Formats: sequence, structure tokens, C-alpha cells
Amino acid sequence: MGRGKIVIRRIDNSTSRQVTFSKRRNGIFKKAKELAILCDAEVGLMIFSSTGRLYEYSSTSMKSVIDRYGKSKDEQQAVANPNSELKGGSKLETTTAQLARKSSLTGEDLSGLNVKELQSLENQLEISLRSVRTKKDHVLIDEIHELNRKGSLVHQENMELYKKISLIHQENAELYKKIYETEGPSEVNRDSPTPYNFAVIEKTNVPVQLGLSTLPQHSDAEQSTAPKLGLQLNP
Amino acid sequence: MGRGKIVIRRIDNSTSRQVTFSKRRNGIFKKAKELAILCDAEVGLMIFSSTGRLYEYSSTSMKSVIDRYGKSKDEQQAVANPNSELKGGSKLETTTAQLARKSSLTGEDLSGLNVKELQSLENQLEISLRSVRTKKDHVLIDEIHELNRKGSLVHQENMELYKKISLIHQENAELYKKIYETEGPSEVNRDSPTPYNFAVIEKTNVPVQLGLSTLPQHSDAEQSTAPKLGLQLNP
DNA sequence: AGCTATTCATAATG
DNA sequence: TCATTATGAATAGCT
Repeated sequence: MGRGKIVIRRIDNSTSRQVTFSKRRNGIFKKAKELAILCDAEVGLMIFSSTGRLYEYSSTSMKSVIDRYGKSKDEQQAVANPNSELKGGSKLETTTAQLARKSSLTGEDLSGLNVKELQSLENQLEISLRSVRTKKDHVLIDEIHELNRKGSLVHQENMELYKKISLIHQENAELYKKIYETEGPSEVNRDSPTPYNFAVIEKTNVPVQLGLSTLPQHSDAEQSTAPKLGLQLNP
Repeated sequence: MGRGKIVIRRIDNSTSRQVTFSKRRNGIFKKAKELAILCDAEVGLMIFSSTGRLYEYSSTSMKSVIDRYGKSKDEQQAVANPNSELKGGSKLETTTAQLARKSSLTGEDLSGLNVKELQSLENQLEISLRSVRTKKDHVLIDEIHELNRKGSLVHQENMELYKKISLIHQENAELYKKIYETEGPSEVNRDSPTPYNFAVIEKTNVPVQLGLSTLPQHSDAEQSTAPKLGLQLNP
């Protein structure tokens, strides 16, 4: 992507290499941020230039990412090597278990900690708490989206059913007309059973409107084309 | 760079999120490799998907990168804060720095307040925060309940519509029979317009089932009487 | 999983 | 280093 195609091979000219490094570093940082936001991922990126300088990005904190990396690696090892449990090493701990264990420190053992350690513990707990909250919110919001989707489907089916009923009613009317023409006006309604619901006015001709507003991120522009089932998350 | 422009914001639909994650993950890995080769850099990239799975790339080895990162960080700290060791104070100016600062005794913007006042302020803020959070959760959960209720109504209406269609179809059949008896077998279907959808088998005889489970607080006792639209909040 | 229409990143250049 | 631009790459939306 540039004025010309390049082959991926070490750039010999040191100046060009630096320039390219700078540009591509920005590019990859941007990509990393986008990935973290778009896909709700935790990303850590460390880059050492050829001159030894460090450039870093992490969606949360590098410490958090590295810690999680270590745990994840441990778990991979544990899975690949299940008999290691015999050694009494730490079993796979779920995130919540780890958090619980951290929290358990708050019981009585705080006496041995100084302000700095308490500060650190407080920060850790706040970070954990925030991630739990974010997760919870995501779960709730995802479920609302899913409900909206399903509701929309049923609603659509509903409208098609109304349309179909209207058509059959029409057909029914034509059939009655036909019978009328065939048998004469006076006999029509006498010996034919009164049709169920025929000519009875519908409770309403309009399908039930779910009185919910649209999602905040949706534009209201297409409001007129179809009834929306969207939900206002932040009234 | 796609069919349309997108805003960088968490993708709500979980399927799309996963697809995008997979694509962009490949993209960023490629970029990382290219950067390492082209610019002779040492690169480490760790990505945790929203499902918690680890994906990693490093131009050398992740251990090497992390170790080097640690060293580099230490050096940076030493350079940026040469006198910090003299004072012995540690300042973690991370995202949680604001909260940390609140409880630290060395605030500058809060200089007019004593410890007791600050403590009170902190408590007030925590109480407010908790009530806001609770309120937010209630709003979300109420909205889910409301969606379920509305969905249930539409669904019920749907079933009634199906019943109604069935009855009208039946009535239609009787009318056809009547015409048949009146006009004789050979003429029935000739000059009468072919009825819309008459005798056409429905796509399905069963209304759409919303595949959602019941809310935890709901008893499952009446499960058999009507399809439920409930939502599992805590899977 | 593929396939394009698009947007985006960036190589070359000033 | 900064800005511009022509061009190749990445990818969003669909199937």
C-alpha cells in the first residue's frame, strides 16, 4: 500500500528504515486500539526499535496483560500436561476464583500491610471490579439486542399474518358473493352456517405496536418504513 | 477499508464481533511480522479475545520481549524520576490514579480539606456511585423485562392469528364445498378465481419459537401452557 | 469461508 | 520531520 509494492525484507538504508518504522508503528498501534475496542479484546503490544527504544500499547495496562499472559500460559501447560496436578501445583483457577482469593485478603489479614501495599491492593481491586462491571453490562446489553432481534422477527411474522388474513377474508367475501349470485339473495344467509368471525371487525387492523424507542446508536431516519422494536438503553 | 466505513466502537452483535476479531487479528499479526522484519524491530503482541482465548506473536520469544520490557521500564522510571528513591514515595499514575489520589494524603487540588473532610467526600462519592450503578442495572433489567412482556403479547397475538387463519380456511373450504354442490363438480374451479393461498400449506404450523429461556425468578411451572419469552440473565 | 466494493495505510516524493 | 498523493492492502458487508 504505497506508491509501489515492496518485498518484506529488512530495509538496508537506515534512514528509510527509521521512517518506515515510525509510520508502521503508528499504523499498528492504531490497529491494536481498533481491535481492542471493536472486538472487546485485551491487547498488549511491545515494540523495540532497532535502536533499542521501547514503544508500547495496551488496552488496559501492560502489567495486567503480562500477568494474564502468564496465567494463560500456565493453564495451557496444565491442559497439555494434566498430570502436573499431582505435584500439588496451583490448579486452574478461574478468574473469579483469583479475584475471590484476592478479596479474601480483606478479611482480617490486612494488619500486616502498609499503606503502599494497601494502595496497590485497592487499585487492583478497582481494576478487577471495573472489568467485572463492564462484562456484566455487556452481557445485559447483548441480551437486550438479542431480544430486540427476536422480537422483530415475531413482529414481522405478525404483520404477514395480518396481511394473509386480509387476503383470505377477501377471498371469503368473493365466495359469498358467488353463492349469492348462484342461489339468489333470499337464501344466502339461511342455511349456510354463520361463518366464524366473518365480517367481524378486527379488534384492530394494526399489529400490536411495541412501544419501545430505538437504540441510541440508531438513526431515526428510517422510522417511517417499518415499526421498530428498538430499545432505549439510556433514557 | 471495507464495503462501508465503520465507527470504532464495540461491535454489539457477538457473531460479527467474532468474525471481525478473526479477520483483524490476522491483519495485525501480519503487520507485526512485517514491522519486525522490515525495520529490524523486536515485537511482542498479546491478544485476548472477548472469550478469553490467548493469541500471541513475537518476533523472538515472548519471554525475551517481556524481560526486555521489564528492564526497559525500570530504566525509564529511573530516568524520569531520579529523585523518587530519595523520598521513598511511589506514585502509580495509571487510570486509577484519580481514585488513588483521592485517598492519598498528598493531594494538591484538595489542599483546603483535611483528612476527615476528604474521608467524608470519598464516602459521599462512593454512595452516589453505588446508587447510580444500581439505578443503571435496574434500568437495564427493567427494559429486559419489558421486552419480554411485549414479546409475549405479540407472540400470543401471533398464535391467535394462526388460529383465526385456520378457522377461516375451514370456512373457506365449506364455502367451496357449497359451491361445488350447487354448481356441480366440473365447474367449480374453472371460473372462480384461484383463491390466494387457499389450501396452500403454511410454512410452519407453529408460530416462531423464541429460543430464550425463562428468567431465573420465574417458576417453570406454567411452561407447558404457553411458550415463554423469558430471558436468562445469568447463564 | 469466499467475494468485491470501499476505505485505509503507506511508499514514494517534495 | 511533516505533508501530499498515487497505489496496494485490509477489510466490511454479503452470500
